[in-house]
Amino acid sequence: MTVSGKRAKPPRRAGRPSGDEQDLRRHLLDAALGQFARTGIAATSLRAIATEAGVTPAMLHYYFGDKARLLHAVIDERLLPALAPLRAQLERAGNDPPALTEAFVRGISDVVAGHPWLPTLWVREVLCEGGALREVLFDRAVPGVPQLLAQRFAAAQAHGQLNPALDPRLLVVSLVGLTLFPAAGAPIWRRAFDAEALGPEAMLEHTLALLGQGVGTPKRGEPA
Amino acid sequence: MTVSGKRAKPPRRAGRPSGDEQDLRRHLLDAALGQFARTGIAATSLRAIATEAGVTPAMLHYYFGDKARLLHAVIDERLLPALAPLRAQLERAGNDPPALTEAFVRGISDVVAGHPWLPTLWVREVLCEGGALREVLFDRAVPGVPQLLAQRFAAAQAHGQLNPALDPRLLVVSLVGLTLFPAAGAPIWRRAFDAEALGPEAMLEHTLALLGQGVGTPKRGEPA
DNA sequence: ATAAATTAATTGATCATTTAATTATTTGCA
DNA sequence: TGCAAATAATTAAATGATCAATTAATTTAT
Repeated sequence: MTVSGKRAKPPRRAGRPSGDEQDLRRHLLDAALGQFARTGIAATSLRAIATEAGVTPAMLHYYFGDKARLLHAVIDERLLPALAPLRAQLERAGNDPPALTEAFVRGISDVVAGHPWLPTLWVREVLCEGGALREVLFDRAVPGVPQLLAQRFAAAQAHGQLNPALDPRLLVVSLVGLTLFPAAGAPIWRRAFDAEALGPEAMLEHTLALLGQGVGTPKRGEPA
Repeated sequence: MTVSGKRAKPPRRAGRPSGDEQDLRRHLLDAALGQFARTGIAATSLRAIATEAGVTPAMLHYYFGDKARLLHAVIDERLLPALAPLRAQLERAGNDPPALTEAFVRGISDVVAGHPWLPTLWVREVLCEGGALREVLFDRAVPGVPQLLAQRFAAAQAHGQLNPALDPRLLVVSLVGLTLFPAAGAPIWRRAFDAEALGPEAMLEHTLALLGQGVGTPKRGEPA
């Protein structure tokens, strides 16, 4: 492909830039985010990102090094900043479980309204074992919430109510999925919440009950 | 990797089996389903499936031809049969929208109770544009439901309530996600349904409202 | 002021690796 | 032996990653 004009920006010719070095970098970041959100991280090749951005694959290496660092740049400069308002809301909620749950449900609804690609990416990627985004979404996306849920999870597990093989951090996925899947607006859970049909405690209870049978995937033995 | 012993079945040496030719085929099918459900279809290599099954990749070619046909075998012999009870329930509901919706919500809850890997696979794969399972899940998994929703979608669209760029078939994903995400048991929507807090019509309305802002992913221009 | 040198940005081609897919060969049982 | 089952070895395509060469903006020297 030549330097023909399907790129968004005016054809940047080679040479030292006039001061907007970071502009193309942001463009590449957005192209990567779009491709990741649309077709999944594992399924997107650097070539696909480069083609969408109207550059050669080598540019991605020039700006980001390798695919892992490109992904981390997307995480640090797109995903986590998008979640920043939610984290602030969680911060204000402190350590009170009901307040934290309420902050999560309300906050994520608001965040997603401005970033409709977020839940699709979140839900899809955290559901892939060994996925590159998994740990980030577990530990850095909404700090505090997984730990809170893990405590309650442990308690429920002690009473033999839960599948022992279940990762408690997946509880957050359940909250995301139930709260705003797949897009935005006024999700049913949020509505029920607002209508006092369910309080924060009840929502946690329901989530735990939901996962009582485990987020099962067939194992080695005799699955189906 | 050699044929060392992390396999589930006893080491099958070469040679004619004692009559269980289809046994290994089913074993491979289950291994493929498990890997697909656990790490995603696009991210799983035939090597991973073969390793999990304790055979060489050539066996997959021997029994299924190529990856696409292996996937179709998984669909036809695992995914769609798992959904058969749900389809029967939809059949009985006829063409009445509320009855169809109720049958869908109740039926899929029951189906997933016996196949906990189903919603994870469904939700993750249908969320990948260009994913191999997308059309199957759209058109063959729950025939009739997407069409029903598409009609209501068109009506809502005519009133300017919905994002024109939205694929109406994604409404089913919303139903799946809201009904039983991520696993099984007594999902909150089902509970609300049983408690008469929400009728079938209200559920449809909520789903439409949910999707009002679109399942957006960033496009070429200036996304973030 | 103009030309040369410098430096950053970008390209096209290419490397090694991995993957899917195929072929050839061996194994064991009837 | 004959034949199906399974493996090992092979091929072709795609992917991530790298490289030398090219281009032009900026700086430096004259």
